[in-house]
Amino acid sequence: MRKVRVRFAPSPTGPLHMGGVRTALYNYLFAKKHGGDFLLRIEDTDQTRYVPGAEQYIIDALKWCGIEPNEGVGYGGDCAPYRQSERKPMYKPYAEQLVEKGWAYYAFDTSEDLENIRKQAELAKMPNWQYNSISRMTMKNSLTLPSDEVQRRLSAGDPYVIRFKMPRNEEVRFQDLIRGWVVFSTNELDDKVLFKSDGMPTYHLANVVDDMTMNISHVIRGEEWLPSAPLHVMLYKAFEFEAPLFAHLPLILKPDGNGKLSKRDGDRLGFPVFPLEWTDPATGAISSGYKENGYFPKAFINMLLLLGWAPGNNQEIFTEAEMIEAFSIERIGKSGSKFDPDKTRWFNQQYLRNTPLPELADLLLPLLSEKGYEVTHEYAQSVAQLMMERAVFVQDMLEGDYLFVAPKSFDQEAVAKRWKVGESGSLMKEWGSVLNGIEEFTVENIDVAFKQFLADKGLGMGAVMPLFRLLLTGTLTGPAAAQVAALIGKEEVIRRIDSGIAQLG
RNA sequence: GGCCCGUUCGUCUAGGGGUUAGGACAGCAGAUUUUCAUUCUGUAAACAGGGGUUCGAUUCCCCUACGGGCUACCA
Repeated sequence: MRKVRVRFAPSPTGPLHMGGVRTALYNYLFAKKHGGDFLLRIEDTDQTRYVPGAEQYIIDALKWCGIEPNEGVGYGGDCAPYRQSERKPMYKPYAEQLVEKGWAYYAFDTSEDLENIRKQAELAKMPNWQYNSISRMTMKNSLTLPSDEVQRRLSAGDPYVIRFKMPRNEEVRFQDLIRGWVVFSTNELDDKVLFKSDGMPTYHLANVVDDMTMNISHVIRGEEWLPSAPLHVMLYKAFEFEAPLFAHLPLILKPDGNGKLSKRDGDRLGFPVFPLEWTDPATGAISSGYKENGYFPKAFINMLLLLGWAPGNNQEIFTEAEMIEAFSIERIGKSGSKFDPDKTRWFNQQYLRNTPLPELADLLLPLLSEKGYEVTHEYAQSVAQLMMERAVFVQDMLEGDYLFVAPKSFDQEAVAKRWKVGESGSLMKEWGSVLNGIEEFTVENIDVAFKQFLADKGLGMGAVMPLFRLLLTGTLTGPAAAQVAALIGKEEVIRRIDSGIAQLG
């Protein structure tokens, strides 16, 4: 068996969306699992669709996800360059080689010619005109034109393309690693352009030439490529080169309705479709990213792993090592998967809970200074400990400001419901002096004092606790009041009680 | 339209000729919690339809329906 070498080969036509990330992930895991190579190749043969910044975005996004290539654009390697625009001179000889072997031919029909023919065919209720084994004999190409005419045009510099000469009445079959045998008849395939009149190869040629010269063993790519796989198989045959094994991944579908997940769905349904935030250089429109929304890259990747692949047991949370160990192409599903934003949140929650306190504190600190709160690392850890159970994202732990500053206002509804002017104030005043008498201001001691206080007053918890909480935090929800109190410290607690009473009466 | 691919709870999926068709997310209901959240327990929820093959089909085959992809000098 060939050494495993796989590639992720996006076009820099925009930001990489999560479907692309999943494709990259599966390639990466497959390579790691088999001790192979994972390369990043940039397929920028269409100059008209080039988007500035997209390539860097792809590299950055993969890096953030932790699925880094060990070869390719931005990483170097023996097969450099990895950007197809930089490999431009390589392709023409391959195309010409195919012409010499009789697998391809020059065609001089202009885009306008073809457009007209398609239009006419449509009018004649033949909606799907193809440049193929039949129609090519009526077109302007090196098969129909006298050879001196072809030579004349070529040396005169007339624009031309090179088309693949798809044979007639043949069956192309190949074994897809996910779908099993897939069969196409060459009669349904057209004479695809391999080499464009602008001197660039098309995707098909460049892709095959690069996969050959980079010694790619397995092509793992999206299902949208399945229809062109037979052409690629034919190209390998024409080049007399061992074709890689193919695996065509099912698509990621939009959560509602039908169709594949698109850029617009994110804005429409309120979740990111891109790993990183992206600003469209042409329009300035911003598309949100998982990173900026507060997702852990590992949670994002873990979610993607399970979107179309299942381990066979019920494991859902995977470390990278476990992913690599468990992954196999055979266990990739055949049908498209609807993306589920809720489940994605759930993954993040799981990862948040599994993050050690010091790390959470590290993440919290910058968010805090953004809000103008400078606290110690130790304090941030305590905040994390108190809040992590009720958070999905790191930023959720900062929802209330009351762990850092006295409440500026009080929940009006809560006040109306719980606070009795005069009565509540004097009760809290008494409770305040009890608290003031506590030597070691710990959760346990506060609890003990509180129970004693209730007993002395002959009151139930519900009559006192909400008032205390209200003065402390301004709301009636959140972690246990005693825990908040212990965290912010006795002096601050007393201060808040006093100022709260002063405000509420 | 043509070609190709697909179809198990609402969603992601496990399973596979004889199963109480399993798990997770979301939902619902209880319990715990001073509150919210968490947690726990429980509950509802699926083999697209029709033909075969077979003692038996959700599982294998065919057809239909539905869904998706492709159908450019785009990738």
